[in-house]
Amino acid sequence: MKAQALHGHLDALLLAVLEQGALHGYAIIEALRARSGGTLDLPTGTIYPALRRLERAGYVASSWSTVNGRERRTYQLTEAGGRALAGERAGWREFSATVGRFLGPGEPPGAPA
Amino acid sequence: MKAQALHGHLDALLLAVLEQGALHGYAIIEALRARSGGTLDLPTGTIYPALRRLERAGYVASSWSTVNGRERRTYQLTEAGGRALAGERAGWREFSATVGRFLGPGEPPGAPA
DNA sequence: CTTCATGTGTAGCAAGACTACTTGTCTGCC
DNA sequence: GGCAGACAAGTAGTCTTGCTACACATGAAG
Repeated sequence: MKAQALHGHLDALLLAVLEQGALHGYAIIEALRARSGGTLDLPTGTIYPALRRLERAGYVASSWSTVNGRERRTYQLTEAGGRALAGERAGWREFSATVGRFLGPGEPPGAPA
Repeated sequence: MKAQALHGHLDALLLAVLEQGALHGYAIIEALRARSGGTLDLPTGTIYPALRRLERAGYVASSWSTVNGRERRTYQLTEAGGRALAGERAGWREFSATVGRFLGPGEPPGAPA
């Protein structure tokens, strides 16, 4: 899948992943890949700037910790982030319903109604 | 809904609308608005360039006709466009399934399964 | 010691949709 | 007749956002 299609939904995805617990950037990438069955394999150059956007917006907070001598920046969902996530969920539902109305919600071409 | 979220899916939408019959640009906008229940209200500056993209790609063909002294450019789905639409449908299904896995497919928070 | 996985990060590019504007006809109203 | 507003198409420039490619650092494995 071309991740380009994410456009505008990436933030929601990141918030959703962090909802289940704080993670550091690298782990977020792996979580996305795992939970999507390998479909979402996002490069670091996509994740880190996005995380910073979210932090600037106040939706996540980050804290440094040193693990095995390696600096890790762990991101955590804030309250505002939780509210934003709820909004994003609603937005996604509306969006997918709208587009689904045109492209078919899930019926593959060949499956009878 | 911010149509910005469409990013990358607009083409599929246009093809889907044209699948049901040839239309001119203005009518396409109205069709989108009508079928989406008013959610999709796209400006001409979004539609016309998109239509030209699709025409350059060979997915739609256009022909001029004069109706009531007004020039109308009617767009029609080509065979390649039909194939592209099928691909877009598949892509949309995968995309919405993937994102839905994170944001919830459609169940509003509160509605039991 | 070299290579690879882990881990974070930046700079510059490209795609796609938006805003704002332009042009022109036809219809309806005053 | 003149003016407003719907109809109809289109362009230019901007902005957001994700991508590619790169750089840097440590620990483990060979």
